[in-house]
Amino acid sequence: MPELPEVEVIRQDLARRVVGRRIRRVEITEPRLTRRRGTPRRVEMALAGHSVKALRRRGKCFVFNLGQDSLVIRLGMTGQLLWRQGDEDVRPDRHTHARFLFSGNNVLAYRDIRKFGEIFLLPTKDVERILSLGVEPLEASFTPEMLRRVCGSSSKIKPLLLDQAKIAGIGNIYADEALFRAGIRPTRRASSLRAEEIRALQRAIRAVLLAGIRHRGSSISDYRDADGQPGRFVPLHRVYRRHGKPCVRCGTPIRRIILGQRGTHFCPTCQR
DNA sequence: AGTACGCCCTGGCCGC
DNA sequence: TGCGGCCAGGGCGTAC
Repeated sequence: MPELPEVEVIRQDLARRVVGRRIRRVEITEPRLTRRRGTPRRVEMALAGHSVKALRRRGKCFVFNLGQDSLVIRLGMTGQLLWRQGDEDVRPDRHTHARFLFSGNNVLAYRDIRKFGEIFLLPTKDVERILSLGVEPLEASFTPEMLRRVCGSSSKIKPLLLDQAKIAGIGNIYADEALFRAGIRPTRRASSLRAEEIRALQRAIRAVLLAGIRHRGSSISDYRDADGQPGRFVPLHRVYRRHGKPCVRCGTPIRRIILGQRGTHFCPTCQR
């Protein structure tokens, strides 16, 4: 499940390969991919011939800047972006739903087993407005004060962390891991957090996202980097999917509950 | 506004 | 071996 760190790792892998390269041709073979906007044919035609000026990340989205238009790719739960050298010529399997053929005979393949991901085009000037995502947690603007403002809500803190319109890029894994590091129970009302808890959570969010990037992501199920390699962060998870196992800090068995329809993991002793 | 639920989709796993 | 049922959850739509 690609969240901010996984998307960032892939972005870094791809940026040095696609920026400045021209998209020769695009093949989209799964109509669901473009359901949000346009059709496969229209996206294919609009992309062909354009060069990638920049590749950035916004929350969990890739944004390929092509000039007038930008190509947005969201990986959903099981999406993968795989870079293939021309001479490898890997046959696309039944889960490869799009291929971007670049100058220099290289291919960027989009695979997605569950087809929750999407590909669409936006006018570059409208990307921010239409994606309407919250603050980037790794940017300087994500201060304790900013988090305090986000927390002015009666909702529980964990579902709030997952709200992409408030903070962009945090998913189920990193939400649980950040709350553990901050010593905060996922069921706490956001508005009940004290100033020092807000500060701890702001630090924990940044720390856990940076650690995720440093270890090249969490390969829970299908996550792979642009070269098909899994990340190494899972063994460093402290609570996510560790229910029943002893807390790394105090030994209390990690508990699992459902919160906002999501599996939620925490230490009942360390998180208050 | 918050919260709950169903849906999209597939593969993995469990019990029988 | 095989099949039904359940689970994983990102994001969206709908209902209360």
